[in-house]
Amino acid sequence: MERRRQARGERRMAEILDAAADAFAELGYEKASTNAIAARAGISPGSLYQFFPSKEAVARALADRFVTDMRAAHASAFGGADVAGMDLGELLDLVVDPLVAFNLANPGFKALFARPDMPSALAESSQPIQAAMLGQVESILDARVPGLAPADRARSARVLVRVFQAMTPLVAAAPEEERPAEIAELKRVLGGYLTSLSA
Amino acid sequence: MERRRQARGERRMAEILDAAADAFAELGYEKASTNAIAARAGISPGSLYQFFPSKEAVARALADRFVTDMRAAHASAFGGADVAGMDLGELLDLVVDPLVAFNLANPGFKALFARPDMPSALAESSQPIQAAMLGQVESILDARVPGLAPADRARSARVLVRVFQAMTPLVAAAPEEERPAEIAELKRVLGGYLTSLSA
DNA sequence: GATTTTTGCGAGCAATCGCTCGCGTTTGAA
DNA sequence: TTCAAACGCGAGCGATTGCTCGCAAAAATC
Repeated sequence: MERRRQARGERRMAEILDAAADAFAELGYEKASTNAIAARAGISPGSLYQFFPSKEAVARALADRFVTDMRAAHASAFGGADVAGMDLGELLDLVVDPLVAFNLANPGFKALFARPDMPSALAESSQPIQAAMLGQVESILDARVPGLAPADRARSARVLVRVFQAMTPLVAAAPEEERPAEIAELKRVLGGYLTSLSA
Repeated sequence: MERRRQARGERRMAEILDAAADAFAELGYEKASTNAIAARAGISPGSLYQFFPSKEAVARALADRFVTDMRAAHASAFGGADVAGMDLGELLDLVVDPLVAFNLANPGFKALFARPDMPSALAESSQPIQAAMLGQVESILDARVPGLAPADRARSARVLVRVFQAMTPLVAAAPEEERPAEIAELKRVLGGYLTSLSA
């Protein structure tokens, strides 16, 4: 049932997603009304529904865009590095810095993915990226802490991802000059946990 | 403007808070409508408003009750222990276990305090307990990591509290038989960070 | 027993939500 | 140039929200 889009329409869709990202970041998912999103995009409510059948579809499309961008940013920073033989500090810099930068550059990201009350379809959208991240963290764990049982490795990966997600808002909320210190603490938490696992 | 309450009324108020805790835990703050809370308490919407002037007042009263209970649970477990001379594992058990138990026993707690979109008046209610917890964590830090500058100590306390808050839902979501392992990971994260601070 | 206050009800109000509909304008293909 | 399809509008629908109001039963006070 794909609809034929004009170039103008594709542009509008991108603008709507930009507006939705703004609104979600500022108001949260529930309080960001479709009328408000449309107003931020400079269009009428009816026009929004010409491109997306529902608010949830807008969120899903935005989530997909975030996932794509995130994967690109992460892959480009990760490009075939020697995870096993690397200094722990170097590894943390390599992994954490681009992810933090992505989160800072896309304030709407966590509003979509970190909410406990999101519609189930959104959780489906976020599942691939979550699984991909967990997988990558598990492969790092495999290289750095070889003796780990699979169940323990999966649990530790969940812990690491969770801690990262929890600390990111702290970094984002800190004033500009405090950010390096907050990022250092984030790396200290992750590094401390990793060394504790190896012991 | 205090209103005279009968014993029956006081009981009703407690029942309403119980119902609100249930509803907030299950549906989240926004989706827990006042009519739903009243229905769970077995009363009519009008009756609810005889005891609380607004939904926010219900949440504030519930938050106050949580704060009181939490403080009691925490103080009783903390009763004048030798924080400085203690083994790190012992210290973590002493501090973490009662807090985890409280969070598991009160599922509505995090629904009220962990939401980024709560009304500002609720944030005021949660501020005393947050400040108290941060203060206690800072005093522990003072004893265990003496060389820390005040700003760093405050930052580290924020990190520790944040990590705890982030891990608790992981513990709560885990199946019963996995909980000890999840709690062990929580302690490992906190312990790893603390030892990394001392180094 | 008489009176006031508290407790209790549930229909329904005003506001807001996601979303639709009717109709006009612009665009691209023929 | 024609015409169907895509784009665009904004009033407003049906549902839901937090909350009110008029009125009745129960309890406390006299």
